[in-house]
Amino acid sequence: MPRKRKLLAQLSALQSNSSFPQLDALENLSTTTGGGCSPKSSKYFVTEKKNSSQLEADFFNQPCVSLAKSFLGQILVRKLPDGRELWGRIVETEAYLGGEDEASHSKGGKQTQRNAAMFMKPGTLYVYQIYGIYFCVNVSSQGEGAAVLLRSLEPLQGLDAMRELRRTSRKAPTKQLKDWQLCNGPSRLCQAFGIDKAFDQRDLTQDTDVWMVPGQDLPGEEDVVATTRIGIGNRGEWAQKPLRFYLRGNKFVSVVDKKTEREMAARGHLSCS
DNA sequence: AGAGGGATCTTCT
DNA sequence: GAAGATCCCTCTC
Repeated sequence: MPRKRKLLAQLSALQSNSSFPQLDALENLSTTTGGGCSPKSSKYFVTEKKNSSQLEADFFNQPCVSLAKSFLGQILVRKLPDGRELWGRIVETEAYLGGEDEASHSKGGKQTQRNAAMFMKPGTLYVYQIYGIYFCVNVSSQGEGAAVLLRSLEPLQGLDAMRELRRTSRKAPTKQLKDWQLCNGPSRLCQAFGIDKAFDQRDLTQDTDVWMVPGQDLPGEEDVVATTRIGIGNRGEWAQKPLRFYLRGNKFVSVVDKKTEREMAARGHLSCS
């Protein structure tokens, strides 16, 4: 039974010449919006994307935990096929160390076809499919097999396109998504930014479809909550380590840990109880 | 507001 | 064969 379904799926994938629903959504988006009154501009108006500052190789070349924290407040930029730019401020990340980290895809130092990007130069994207339907995006850091998972973004620009990309991937007609629902989760931000397997192993310092820009207001140490990672099970010491980082009080974070925040406040004398 | 289950398929054992 | 760095919908309190 499942076998038959699988065959059918493969067949339909061949026929439609695309196995990624998100790409279909993207194409629909870029062809249906914009009306048709504007000329195809991309070919003749090649814009300089590097006029503004961009995060370079030396930024990504830092230890995993350090990079995971340094990402907070920085901006992810995605240029859609139609030229529109999506901007999102990184507000939540997770560090996945190599070898020793039992929760990492690179545990035991094992390199496979899937996780190869984790072993590539810092700043390389590692995109994998999860549960057969969703994608998650990581950025390779310094350290063998280490990478940082991007968990949540605060949408800054291109919110209409994000909403459209998020909406087209659901079944029932739902109410319009609120701003905070666009990118609060690793697979949601991939949907909103049109990031799929085609972005695996791309270089953030070289690619013309995706890159990072330094944020204006970067958080201080006291603004960063360090707590446990999400979705890796309860077994083992590695599940308990504080390797998830998010901006305290930011409403675009996917999972808030109030207990840890209270403890932080008590330690730092930031509460007046 | 929180709990529970279904979707869906690639990857590695 | 089984698991999986998730999301969404539905049901119940």
